[in-house]
Amino acid sequence: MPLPREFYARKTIVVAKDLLGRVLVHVDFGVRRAGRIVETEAYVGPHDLACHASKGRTMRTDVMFGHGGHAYVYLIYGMYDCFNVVTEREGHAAAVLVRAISPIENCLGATDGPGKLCRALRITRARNRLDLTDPSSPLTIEEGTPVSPRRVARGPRIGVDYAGDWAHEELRFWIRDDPHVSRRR
DNA sequence: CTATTGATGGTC
DNA sequence: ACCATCAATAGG
Repeated sequence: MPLPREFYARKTIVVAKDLLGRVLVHVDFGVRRAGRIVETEAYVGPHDLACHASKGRTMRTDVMFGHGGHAYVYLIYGMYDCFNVVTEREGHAAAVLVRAISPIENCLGATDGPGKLCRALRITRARNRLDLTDPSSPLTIEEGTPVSPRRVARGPRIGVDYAGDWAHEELRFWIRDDPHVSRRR
């Protein structure tokens, strides 16, 4: 069963940590593809200069302003999709970027990066706005095995140097020593 | 090992 | 013009 709405309707940092060890599942034309989440980043709200919602409510960011538990999938650099889960309550625009998974089922190629994991699970913008808590959804997150807090490492987010002071905030979380994390530290 | 660059297209 | 990436390349 997918994780329930209440899982996502919490503080974004809490959700980002709690997503580690959970299982991202994509049913792609009847083929089940899945991986265990090993790295995430929190984008905590419109006041966070690295968060897309800081640009305001637009066609692209609209889904982030809705309630938690929906998919936010966008195209970056013209060739890669990035998968996020919307967090918190209606009106609080925030999300968690899933940056890496360890392959479980039918993954195509490498999974150690946000663009790579979408390619491996075949997640595209066609999945934007899907409800991750709906058992009939092709895109869900299953309970998996939560990670003990002592196994969780944290550091600055990747690729957000433009975000001023927010670039230094330690809002990236990963499972310590996991070989599928996108960068070591 | 680090640093740099090109690919590629939606967004605003 | 910018960009929450990646792969290939050049250099030490």
